[in-house]
Amino acid sequence: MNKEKQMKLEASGWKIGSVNEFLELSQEETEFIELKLSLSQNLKERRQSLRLTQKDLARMIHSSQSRVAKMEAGDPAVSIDLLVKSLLALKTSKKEVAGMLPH
Amino acid sequence: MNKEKQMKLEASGWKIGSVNEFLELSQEETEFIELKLSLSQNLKERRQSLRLTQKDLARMIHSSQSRVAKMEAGDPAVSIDLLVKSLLALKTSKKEVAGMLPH
DNA sequence: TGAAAAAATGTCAATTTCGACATATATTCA
DNA sequence: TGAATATATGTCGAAATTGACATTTTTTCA
Repeated sequence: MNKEKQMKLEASGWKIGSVNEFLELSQEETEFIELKLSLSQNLKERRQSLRLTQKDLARMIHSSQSRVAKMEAGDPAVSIDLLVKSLLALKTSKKEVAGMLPH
Repeated sequence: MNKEKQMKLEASGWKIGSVNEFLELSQEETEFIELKLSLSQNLKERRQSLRLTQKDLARMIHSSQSRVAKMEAGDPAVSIDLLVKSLLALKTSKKEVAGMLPH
């Protein structure tokens, strides 16, 4: 990134500093993890409130009970894509999903 | 699904034709695709408004220019995970992300 | 104009995520 | 209780996604 571009970013409130880069990254990673955990927890609550077993949900999304368990456990090796597909399978509305986004 | 929306999806590489003409995409599948396209479009707008090149963003998320291009093009072979990581790298707020969710 | 920068497109080996399976542990409830 | 049901955990080859690279096409702007 050149000097001119860096100045433009900093003028609009960005921090591009050297040490800061490391901190920014970990902050993004933290936010990313928190988002996944929020989706996981909401998925579990939603499934349970619908009185569905993990096996039931697994069938609905053409997956397996073990993968649903891992989703709900917040396993790092589960994508947001699969979490979203699961929530959509449970007819989660746009408004509900919006409410799941962490601060 | 109306014709216009279908043409948008097909233009981005999503397979809506032939087989799905009678094996219609399920509502969930359609919603999933539309979500990804919405995130793609918003990412591109956000990057451009920040006057960043695709190469700039690629560096910020430790990826490559070509992958950023594919993200913004709504390529089906790009995960929501990567789109979200990119949006987080651009400091997209919870409120802004919520606004990206399709109806 | 046209050269430089930016973006788009295609490919590929490496990595990640996948469904499936086996099995252990936990919960339910007659 | 204890058997049936539900959930958690670990593993594996297959499939999907990745960053990187090469190249082409488009856009920018002097």
